[in-house]
Amino acid sequence: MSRPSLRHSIASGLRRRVAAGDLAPGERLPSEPELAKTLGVSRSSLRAAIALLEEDGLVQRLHGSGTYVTHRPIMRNDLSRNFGVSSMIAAMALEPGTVDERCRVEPAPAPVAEPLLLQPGDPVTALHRVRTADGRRIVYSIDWCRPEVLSAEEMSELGDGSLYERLAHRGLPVHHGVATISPEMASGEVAQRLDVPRGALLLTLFQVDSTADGHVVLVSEEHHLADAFEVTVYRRGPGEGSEEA
Amino acid sequence: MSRPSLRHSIASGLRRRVAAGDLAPGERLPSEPELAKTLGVSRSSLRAAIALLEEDGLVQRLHGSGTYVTHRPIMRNDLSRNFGVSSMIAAMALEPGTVDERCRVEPAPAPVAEPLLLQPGDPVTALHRVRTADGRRIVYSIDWCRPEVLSAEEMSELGDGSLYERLAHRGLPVHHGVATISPEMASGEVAQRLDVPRGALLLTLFQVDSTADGHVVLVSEEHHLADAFEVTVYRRGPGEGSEEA
DNA sequence: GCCTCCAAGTTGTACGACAACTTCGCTATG
DNA sequence: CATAGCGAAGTTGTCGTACAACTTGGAGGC
Repeated sequence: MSRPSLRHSIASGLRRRVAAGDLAPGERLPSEPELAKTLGVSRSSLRAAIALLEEDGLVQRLHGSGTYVTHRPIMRNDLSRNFGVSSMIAAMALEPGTVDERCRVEPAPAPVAEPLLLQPGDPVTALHRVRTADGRRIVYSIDWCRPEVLSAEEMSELGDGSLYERLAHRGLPVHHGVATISPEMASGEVAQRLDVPRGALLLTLFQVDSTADGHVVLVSEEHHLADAFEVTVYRRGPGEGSEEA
Repeated sequence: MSRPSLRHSIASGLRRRVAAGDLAPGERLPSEPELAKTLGVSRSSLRAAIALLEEDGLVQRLHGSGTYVTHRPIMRNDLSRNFGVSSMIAAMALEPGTVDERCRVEPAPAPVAEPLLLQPGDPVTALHRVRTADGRRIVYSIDWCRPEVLSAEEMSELGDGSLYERLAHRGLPVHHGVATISPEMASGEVAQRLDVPRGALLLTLFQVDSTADGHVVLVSEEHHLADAFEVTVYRRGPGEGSEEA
């Protein structure tokens, strides 16, 4: 919200240059002292910025040799980042829209109640939406919140503003989410809303979004038409991190 | 292979401490100067290590306040990392196995030929396997390679060693992969191999693995039984990175 | 032609200093 | 007594310099 720390600014700038092709894949970056001087920052900060890019897999550092731009694939829809459905649709150069929006307070289903630290049946705010791309119904989504976090009115009057922005403005920025992916065949209700025959193939994301301090602020379920968009994940190579002994 | 750079060693150590609960979620880490002194490293290297953890979402830094351990969810199967199917099965405390292994040279299907920079129909090494968990057939996988990279014999004689290890030993370590996820209904062949009725629900991963310099070394297709395991993805953000203007 | 070795260049680590920011207790003030 | 304001202490962020570890390429000798 407040301070884009210097290293993040530098990293953004470099990301832009990579994306724009100013720094081509395989190319070697200028040496750190030189680049730091060019950008007018210290080498320490530049190194911190490059470390961010390296973690993202955009560049690779070779001790004694240089820093090289990785041949990074162009991905259609990377699930590693937490964007809204509208952004995904817009990224495909289609016009995002919303129909059949319904917002009300409902009793929480068990799988939703648990992460929100509620009892099954407790009241939660639920937002049902059908998202369209160029008018075609492609995603049926449901978002659940604790009533103290977002009331039914607040949820319905958000227009095309993202839920994430709304939560951030209330001081509850989403830090990360965990999505469970499963295949599904359209049941009666979902099929009707998406206007597809019963039994049509869907890809379903059940997602739990939390703040940095671990408070779950949003639970959502997205039923995607199988051929709506290609869902992809960037998977970092084996090795380097997270495994124990 | 050769040098686990100091900051990565430090990061691994911290990761272990977090995983072991030595550093509890929400807890503040010792201050950087103090921790650096304790670990016997410079503050620079420690900061670089912490930067890695922060990018991974394990900790969060607050300027002027401290560094705090994030409340990180325990994930069953995180697609963000590139592990083999055997590891996923073992992680669920089940006994991984392989049946119906068949390895031969085949003409490349078009979707496989393209990323491998071949013409459709060109010969490729293909490894078909049915993976089992406690004897139950849950994944049917196919791996494709260029014949110069791995011959049919090399592929079949790898026992339970991972393909990734084999490639790494040949000087072609996998740096990252891109997986496309889609729902699927079991066709005749797949249904037969997995011993499920035709039309059973599957989750299919089509994955392209590359080295750091962008050379595609492996293409694979994994057909997972829908209820085999929960496939999850850790999703960062939104905010912080990758978007353009 | 080939091998060895050296020098230059690059990233990795270390140390010290100061700036920016947060936190919390103390104090002055109403 | 309650409250707003101040300030000191502690923490992360940035800077600068120096040197170590490593790679690369070319000069020189064989």
